[in-house]
Amino acid sequence: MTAPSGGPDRAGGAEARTEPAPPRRRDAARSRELLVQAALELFAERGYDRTTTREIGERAGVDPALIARYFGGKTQLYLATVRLELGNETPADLLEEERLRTLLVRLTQRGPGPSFQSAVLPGDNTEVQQASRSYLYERVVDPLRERFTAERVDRPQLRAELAAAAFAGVVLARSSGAFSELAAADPEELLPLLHGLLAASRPS
Amino acid sequence: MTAPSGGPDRAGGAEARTEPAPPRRRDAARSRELLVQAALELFAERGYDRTTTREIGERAGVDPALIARYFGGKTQLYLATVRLELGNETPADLLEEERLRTLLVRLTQRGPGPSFQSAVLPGDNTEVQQASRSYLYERVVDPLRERFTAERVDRPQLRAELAAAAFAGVVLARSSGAFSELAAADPEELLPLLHGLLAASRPS
DNA sequence: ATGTGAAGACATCAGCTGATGACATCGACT
DNA sequence: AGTCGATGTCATCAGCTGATGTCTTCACAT
Repeated sequence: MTAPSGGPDRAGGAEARTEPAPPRRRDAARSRELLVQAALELFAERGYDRTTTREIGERAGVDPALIARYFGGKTQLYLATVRLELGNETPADLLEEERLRTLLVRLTQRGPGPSFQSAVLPGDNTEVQQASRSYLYERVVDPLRERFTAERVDRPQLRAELAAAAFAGVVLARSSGAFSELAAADPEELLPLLHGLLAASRPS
Repeated sequence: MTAPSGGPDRAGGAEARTEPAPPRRRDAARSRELLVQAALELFAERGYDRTTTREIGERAGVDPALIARYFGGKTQLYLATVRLELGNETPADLLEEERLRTLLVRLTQRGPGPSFQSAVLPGDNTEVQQASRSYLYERVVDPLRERFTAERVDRPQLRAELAAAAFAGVVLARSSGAFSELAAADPEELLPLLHGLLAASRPS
């Protein structure tokens, strides 16, 4: 975990895929990947601002200077992580309980990314925030709005934003350490409560 | 607003109280007050971390060095603002619509303080976080928990924290610029929706 | 084996932030 | 008027952060 330079990293075995070269000691692609992975974790834990390039480099076992070399800077590295996550999953509709569960569990394991933090933080309107917010819309707000529109609820956009904001608050609060019981609650226990709360974003 | 040294500041009139001294050009008490006021505004707008002592000094028209002199540092200045807010109002029970309205309107005018941000964001300054969280508990969580307890709802603490987190998310989101309709919505328009949402934190 | 370009390590820079100490200036009191 | 503490101003420090440039080291092709 700390020093990839010393030990053999070939534990994975030899899968003969498009890339036959296994564990080169100098491998830009691997370094890039390690950086993105470390950045993904750290950004999720602490958010964008509070994560330093040196931390990212340390966790990745890669020199922080390579962030600038390979991505252009911290900003672009973050954008790379967002693009990575965007491809990952289908947008979740928070009101469908199964998808809410998936999302909740996932956000419990790793922290909520900067996307959720950007929902709540005052904006310099940087590139980072715009990307985070696009991600949030695509992932949370838009599916909700579509559901509300289909259900012929009035003010679907406002209701979707309201529910998304509430959800962001809960998810962020869980990892902030401010609320003890909320943080300690098991996702399965929290799920019905949270689902009930979010469901109230449409008229009964 | 910028240069208190130039103009006469005696607008208040001469109330003969314990302190007869009217508008001294050098007045530590006044400087302290200006600093606290500026800090209150800036912390509410941008949060603790993103506010610099130089900004505070600039807005207050006071040299930033006096922050250290009069308060000990940025941290203690923040604590002073929290103490100021704590004395202000009676704790609000979010489920009582009139109090929710009051709180919502107030948080709409000035931004949400760092108390709400700390509820939701991880922070590094422990003193600041603890003060913020105490404030939040006293102001939002505890009244809700007491209501739930009185209503014999199960898991009152968890439900109170859940509602508080959701409320914090919505309030913060409104001033973050991430959600257009949510930010643009009039408090009176938002009130029933938000009230309905929060009311769902207890079982129907 | 060996030359060459890629990959990485390291030192360092510039900007910002909070804090501090030295100095200047005011104003109340004698 | 003169003194001295209180108040305000300024320059500056130390720490952190992102970024950059240079030098070394390796892997591959020849």
